[in-house]
Formats: sequence, structure tokens, C-alpha cells
Amino acid sequence: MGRWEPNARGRLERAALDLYGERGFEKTTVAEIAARAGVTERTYFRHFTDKREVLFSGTVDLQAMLTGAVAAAPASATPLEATATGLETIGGVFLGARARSRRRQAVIQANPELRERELIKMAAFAKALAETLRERGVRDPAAALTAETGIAVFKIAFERWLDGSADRELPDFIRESLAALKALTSGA
Amino acid sequence: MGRWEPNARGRLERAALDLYGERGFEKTTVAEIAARAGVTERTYFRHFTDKREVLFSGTVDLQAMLTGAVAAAPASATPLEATATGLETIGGVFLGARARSRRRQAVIQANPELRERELIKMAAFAKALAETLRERGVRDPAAALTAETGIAVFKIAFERWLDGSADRELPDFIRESLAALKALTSGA
DNA sequence: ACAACTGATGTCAGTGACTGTCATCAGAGT
DNA sequence: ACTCTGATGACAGTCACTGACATCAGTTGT
Repeated sequence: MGRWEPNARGRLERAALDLYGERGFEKTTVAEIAARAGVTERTYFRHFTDKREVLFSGTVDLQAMLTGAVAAAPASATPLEATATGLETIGGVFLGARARSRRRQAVIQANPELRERELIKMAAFAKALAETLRERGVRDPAAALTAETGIAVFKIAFERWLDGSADRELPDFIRESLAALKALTSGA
Repeated sequence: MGRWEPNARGRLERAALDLYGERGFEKTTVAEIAARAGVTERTYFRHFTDKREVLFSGTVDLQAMLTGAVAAAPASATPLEATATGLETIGGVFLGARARSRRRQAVIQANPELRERELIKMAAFAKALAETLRERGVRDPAAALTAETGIAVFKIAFERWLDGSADRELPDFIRESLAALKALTSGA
């Protein structure tokens, strides 16, 4: 065994989610999170840039999966089809993770600062997605627009998945929202 | 003349935009903004909730105009058409304000924290817009989706307006982005 | 085996955003 | 003149976050 318990980062993530859930984000101090994880406050800030980031460490991988899947879509796929492929791929990551996702989302929705952080993560997704579409030869504004719209579809699907009953999984909702999008513009 | 110079709020807004532009957001302290505006730091925080909000005081009116115009659209208009009406209405507010908008946007884009704040304002627009559409009888997910998509269209149009040459105004770009959106889903 | 090195952590002293509380005082109302 | 109100100043305090330096288990080179 090392000098310290291993996985300090993971302990911090867990402690933060627990405390934010118990007392709320604002009434939790970083010092308390660190104490529960058995480290000092300074160590917290070596692992996470600020008080909010501890809830968002997974987003990097998710973004890589999204762009990877879009880049790997067949060349014949339209921009929106390629995007749909990517969205369903990351939708698969959440299979069986509904309870955990719901808990985390409740914490985020309860606090404006955390919502801000989530929004900028989503914006980063959109930006990366747009860039991937451009690499597929899609021009602007179609690339940017498809990306923004695709992320909007994901957000709405995610929300409805968390709100809904347990018998339908996220990719289902993604397909449904995508269909609604198409209906929307064809009718206008 | 009163005990203090009037319009402290306006002076704070101007001082903040100037200082954020000169030294950057992070290297400016609230105390400096207050000093330039001739008030104390405490007074700054009586006018604005935090260091960022001073750049976003106009959003309340803008949101009211957006929802007002959408609500006032003819009952025969589709959700997307009603949304388009609202977007072009607020697009009109920016006529002739390109230089000022560009300056403010440069400050915001230069700092992640400010970008976060802008994103949550946009999200608030989308939420209010969705609610207005529901009041027009639009059901979900169409209401939420139209709202999100509409805001995406506005963001992209705004960006292209600031990037582009001076001879085209914002409503132009909004119409263009909207057309691109329709093309996008009809082809997929 | 021993010394130098590395990486994750602790310690400590800051800076600056933000809040609570109380005092002050010009102008409006009576 | 008297009181009341609203915007402000003054000041102390909490907490997020940073920089600088010390510590020490485990690894690497000799």
C-alpha cells in the first residue's frame, strides 16, 4: 500500500456528489468535500479546477466517443444521419445508468452555477461536433447548425429519458426526438 | 443635484466593459470597476449579483420582446414561423449596433466564465420561448425542440453577423440560417 | 545496498469575490 | 421642523482559489 489511500480523485467525486445532494451545492464547502475524501482542500484543487468541475469529469470521454462515431459514419450518410449515429452511440453509454444520472442531474438542476457549467460542456460538444462535420466535408452554416440542433435533440431526449418511466432507454428517446425535429421543419 | 451622481448603474456598466476590454476580465477587480464608476465595491454588488452580471443587464428586455412577438404571431403560423417572427423582432433591436455588439462579444468570448453566463441567458431564452409556444397550443417535444432550434438559429446568425461585412444586417442572417435549417432536415 | 529522483500530498500565507450589518444623509412627505 | 425612505459608505467576515515550499513512499540508476 502506498503512502496514501489510492484513488483520491474518485473519493473526491463521490464525496462531492453526496454532499451536494445532502446539503446543496452552496452550503457545501470544498474543505468539507476534501475532509470526507480524506485529503486536504489543496489536493482537491490539484484534481479539479474549481468547485463545480468535480461533477463533470466524464465529459471528456463522452465527447471523444461522439466525434469518433460521427467521423466513422459511412461517407454516404447525410450530416444529420452521421450526427444521429454519434448521438445514439453516446446514448448507449447511459444504458442502466438511469438512477445515477438522475441523481447527478437533480443536483445540477438545483443550482444555477452548476447549470452554467453543464451548458458550457454541451456547447463544447456542439463545437467539437461541428468541427467533425466540417472534416466530413460539410460546409457552414450547415455544419454548425446540424451540430447545435443535434445537441438540442440530445438534451431534450436526455431530459425526457430521466423524467419518463424506466422501460424505455435513452437511444429510444433520441430517435423519437430526431423524428420530431424532422416533422417540425417539413411542416413549416 | 442629489447627494450622489445619478445613474450609478450605468456608470458601472460602462466602467466594467471598458476595463474588461482593456485588461481582460480576470485581471480586473470589482473594486477597480467601482472606483472608476465613483462608488464603492459594496454598491457594485447592490446593483449586480456578481462580477459577470454587469455585462448582461439587457437580456431581460430582450427576452420579453421575443416572447411578446411570438405570442402576437397570427394563430395560423406554425411553431417555427411564430419563432421566426420573434427572432426577427429582436434582430431588429441590433440594427446599427454592430460595433458595440462586437466589442461586448469580444470580451465575452475571451473568457470562459463570461461564456457560461451568456449560455445560461440563452438557455433562459429557450425556456421562455418554449413556454410561449406551449401557450400557443404547441405540444412537447415540438415546443421544446422548436425553441432550442430557434435559439440555435439565432446564435449562429448573430455570430455570422458579427463576423461578416457591414452591409448586411442581423435579420438578414436570421432568415438565411432559418432557410439552412429547413434545407438540412428536408435533405436527410 | 545506497543515493538521487519523482510524484502526490500537506502546510501556509496570501488575494479577491461576495455577504451581513449598521451608520449616514439628501430629499420627499406631513 | 419632523419623520421616513432609499441609496450609499464603512467594515468585518467567509470561502473559493493560487503560489511557494516542505515531505516522504516508491522507483530508478549505479
